[in-house]
Amino acid sequence: MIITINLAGDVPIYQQIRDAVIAAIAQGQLKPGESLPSVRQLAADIGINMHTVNKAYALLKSDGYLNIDRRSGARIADTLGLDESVRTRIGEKLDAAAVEASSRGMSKAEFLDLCNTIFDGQNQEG
Amino acid sequence: MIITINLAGDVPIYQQIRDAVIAAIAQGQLKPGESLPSVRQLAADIGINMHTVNKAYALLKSDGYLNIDRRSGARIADTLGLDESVRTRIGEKLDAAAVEASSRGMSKAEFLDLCNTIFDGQNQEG
Amino acid sequence: MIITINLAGDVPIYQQIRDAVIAAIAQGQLKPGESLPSVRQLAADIGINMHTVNKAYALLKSDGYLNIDRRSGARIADTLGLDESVRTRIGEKLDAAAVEASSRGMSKAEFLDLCNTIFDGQNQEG
Amino acid sequence: MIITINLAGDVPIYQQIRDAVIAAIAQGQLKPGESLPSVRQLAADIGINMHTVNKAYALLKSDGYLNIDRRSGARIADTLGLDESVRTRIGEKLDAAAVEASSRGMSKAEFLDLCNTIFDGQNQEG
DNA sequence: GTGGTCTAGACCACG
DNA sequence: GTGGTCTAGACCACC
Repeated sequence: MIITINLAGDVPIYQQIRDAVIAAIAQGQLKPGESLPSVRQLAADIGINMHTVNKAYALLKSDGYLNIDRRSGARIADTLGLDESVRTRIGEKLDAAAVEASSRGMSKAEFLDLCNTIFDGQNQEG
Repeated sequence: MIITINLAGDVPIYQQIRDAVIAAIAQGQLKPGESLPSVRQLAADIGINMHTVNKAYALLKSDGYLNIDRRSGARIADTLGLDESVRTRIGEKLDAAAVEASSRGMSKAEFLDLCNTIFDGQNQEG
Repeated sequence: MIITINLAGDVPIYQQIRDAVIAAIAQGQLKPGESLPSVRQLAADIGINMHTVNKAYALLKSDGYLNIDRRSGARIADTLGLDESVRTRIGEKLDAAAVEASSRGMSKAEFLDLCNTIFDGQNQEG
Repeated sequence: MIITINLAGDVPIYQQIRDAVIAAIAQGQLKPGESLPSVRQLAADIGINMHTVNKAYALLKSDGYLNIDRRSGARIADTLGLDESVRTRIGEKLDAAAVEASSRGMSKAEFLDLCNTIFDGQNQEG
């Protein structure tokens, strides 16, 4: 698993790691049950501190993406359910996009077309 | 214009103001050319620091939503076009939502349905 | 607010802080809306590292006990609801106690009597 | 005796084994004087390290649940008394639950009702 | 070996 | 001033 991090931007590193793992799951590069590198290993690979990776893993765990096991480290959760809290989180992100689109006069058709394209795209790129 | 701010949450206040203004535009409560309250006025109304409102207005200006004039204060821009940069910004927000949805196994149909509902919803609520 | 910490025991410090705050709420020493000392202040008072207090506050926040505000620091949440997740957490702790009691032959009457006494006790001591 | 272990959770495996044995005693599946599987046997059954089972057995012994004999292996103690130390241990667990309940505004009646239900429940399930 | 906890000290975003 | 983030390095619990 290769993760590229942008140290300069204002997105926290731990969040970039979180996003990268979720994206890898979405694209099928990481499958349920699969192992992730250990906290120290990934930190060394990226060239950052262990604690930063640790925080990213803790976030992913609390969001239900990861199981953390004392023996074998972190693994992708076996069941990635679509519970209410996840739906809410997704809805909030969509809402921000929809508001901005609408305020700029984007038509509903065009918005949905964009949604369509992007949903397809993130499933193949990378 | 009534803005309700959540002081406790994780979202910076200046960003909440920005989002509220954009939402008001999307819902037609604020129209192109219309005046916004002065920085001092709005800050007093909400009960926050003047600098915070200032930052929100600056953000809105750099995103093309506002024209700021030393004499007449802040006004909604006359033309709220759909430049490439706006499209990119919307696309990035959609992408984050789409990735999370896809990683959780949400089908494309369900995702688009959600997009549909939300686009309608934000145009009426408030 | 006075918190005494046991550095020697095997209970993590951040958890001791968490427990102490919850106990203070239960006993009415801390009321909804009341301010807590800043992360750095409390850390200095106890004589421990800032990050440890930070972790305790983050825990309390995620459990709904605290609101963290960039301006005024941490405050006890206004509404301490009794939602399902809280009930579950309490139930799990009770279960561990009930199992141990039952395995030792404690009668139901005696167990309930003990529950009764302890519920009263923690509301007054301190 | 069937024990199911959650490798992913936060609870140490040796403690899960300990809890499972105590629960089995409470439910009458294990009776005083009865033999437990050997350390090696149980470790192989669950698929974990022998040392982990060893630690669980040692814990149970120090809590008075087991007698460990080099010849006959581990057996449930003949007398599972309610010494003061056991009462204290139970009391501490109850206290943590009572504090959390009280801080959330749970009434005494509701708390006792919950205690009642749980005491009944753990004696039948499993 | 793994993750969990704690310390110490730095810089930044927010208000 | 507040909390948020990151770094560096240490010790411990678990397996």
